[in-house]
Amino acid sequence: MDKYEKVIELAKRRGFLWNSFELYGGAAGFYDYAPLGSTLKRRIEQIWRELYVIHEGFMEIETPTIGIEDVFVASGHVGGFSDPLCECKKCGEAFRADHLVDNIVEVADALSNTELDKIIKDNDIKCPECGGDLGDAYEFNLMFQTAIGPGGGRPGYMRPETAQGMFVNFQRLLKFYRDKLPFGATQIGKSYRNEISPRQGVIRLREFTQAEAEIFIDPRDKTHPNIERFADTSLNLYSQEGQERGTVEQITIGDALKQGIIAHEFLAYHIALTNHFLQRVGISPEHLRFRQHKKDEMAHYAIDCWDAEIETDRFGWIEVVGIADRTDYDLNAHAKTSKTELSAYIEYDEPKMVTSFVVKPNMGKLGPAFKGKAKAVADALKALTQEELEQDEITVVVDGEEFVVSSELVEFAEETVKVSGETVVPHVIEPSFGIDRILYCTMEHAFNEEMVTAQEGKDSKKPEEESRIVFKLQSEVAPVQVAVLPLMTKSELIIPAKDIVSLIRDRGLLVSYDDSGTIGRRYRRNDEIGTPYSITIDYESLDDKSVTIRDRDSMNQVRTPIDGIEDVIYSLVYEGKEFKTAGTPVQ
RNA sequence: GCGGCUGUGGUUUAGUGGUAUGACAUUGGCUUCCCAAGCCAAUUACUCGGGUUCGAAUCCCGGCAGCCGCACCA
Repeated sequence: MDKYEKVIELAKRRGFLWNSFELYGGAAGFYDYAPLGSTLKRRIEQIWRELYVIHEGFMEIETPTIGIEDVFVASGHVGGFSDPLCECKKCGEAFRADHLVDNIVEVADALSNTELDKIIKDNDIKCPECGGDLGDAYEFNLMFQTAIGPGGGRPGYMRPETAQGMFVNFQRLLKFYRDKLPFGATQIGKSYRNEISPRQGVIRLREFTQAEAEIFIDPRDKTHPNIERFADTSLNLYSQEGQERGTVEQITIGDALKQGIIAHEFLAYHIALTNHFLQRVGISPEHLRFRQHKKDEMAHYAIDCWDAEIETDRFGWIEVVGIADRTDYDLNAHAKTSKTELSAYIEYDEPKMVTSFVVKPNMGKLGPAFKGKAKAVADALKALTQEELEQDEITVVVDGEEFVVSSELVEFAEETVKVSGETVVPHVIEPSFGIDRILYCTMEHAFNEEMVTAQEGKDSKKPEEESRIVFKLQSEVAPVQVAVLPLMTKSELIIPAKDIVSLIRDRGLLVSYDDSGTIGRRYRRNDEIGTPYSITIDYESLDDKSVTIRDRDSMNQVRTPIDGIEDVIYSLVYEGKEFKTAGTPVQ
């Protein structure tokens, strides 16, 4: 059993992750979040919200998971998120149809399926594997398609990313933020991709959760006001050059900027913030690196793009976050498809005096003179230089036809006007998180199997060493933050134990109660689900109103008064209180 | 999607053409019980469908799922 199997086995057994639709045989690419997994996921999302929504101020929105066709035509997903496949009739192997005709036509990826079929037929292309006949090309789009409304309705798609929901709301968001750049919006939600062959558990799903921020910034100013916060943060950077050399270097954000490894401050800030988030949810820094996209893998519109990658036992380095400067690509694409200007007006600090040469054709006279051609003539006049306009008779060519315009019909002058700002299409910085993958990685990094010396029991059959499975989840993300355990199943201990449960529950902590089995067994049960602290009520508690708190990782115990125990636990979980200060040590 | 391997309680495992072994876990009870102790009892399984057969969990075919390889991976 490798670590992946152990983690998945534990996740299944203890109620973190279950295969979806198991009752009916299951379906690949879908996972259910079981009670503890669902809670763990919420905890991770909540930390993300704290950092991005509350601290950075990128308000969260929620948009439909189904999108209409126009949105994905504009985003390029309808055309570009699919591949033409064609299968061999003999051996069944599937090939990219456009790749098969690559060396016959110049731009194979622009061809329709019928055109591809024709070329394959005309050139007698056979299966590269077995030489068999090839079937017709068909489109395999990674988006799930559906119909909106009855009777076929209009085409709709399950969104393949949450990002488009922010882009299409750009104008509304801009107004919401009172026309000021930069601003950002976030969304945590489900996205859907009809993966051809999902495997690797929760690493590649057909329905998955993304947490995305779209930050709209002034394209001329990519500095970040708080970059100093992370200047000394040291990261494992796997840059384009580093990948060529095969070396990852540890370098501070400040130095990476100075050396021009990261394109600009804004991107650098978000790389560092991503690092901060991942470590806070429990990713170990030595298994975390930031890999820069190589020039040929980067989308053509992106300036710079970095993936946060986490090292896993079975799958090696996997991408969990993408942080990209997407420039004005998305807004331009939606502007073009929707025929709506998507831009922001930026006022200058000081108005500028701008001198320009202005041509004013007199339409009142041009109209009667040139009738239907008047507008084209006027446009041609505007394109002329001062010198050309200074002639008595000006000649312009429209649609190959020459027109002579009297100088009386056009005025021109150099004008100086006050310009107080300009219109820009903002650039977008996009950190995009794959929550499911991050959750898996926190589980894998938290998973520990330690050998502990078995206690001398009354029965010597026990081996001297036994393994203890401990989920060393960060206390902040643990789905159960504290367990309350009466030492024995006796009502005199159960009653005060349940009082402590309500006390802690009222403090807003995730607490479980367990009186089944021996105390040691219950400790181990809680170790396995990652409960950081256990409170035990014993007979002494009845006399001195105190309990023991046991620390999951060290197995040490302290004795603490029941009065105020909820605040002690809260500090341990959320405020980094040191365990040994939580009470007087036992033994 | 193609090829290979695999599929037995919650987990893990033994096994055979005549409905199944064990372990751990779980539940209840007993035991003043602080790191999976012990004792008693209980619950839970042959991935699904079709075929061959008197009889299939076992043999054959197909589906589904898992793993590995290929292809795919905005």
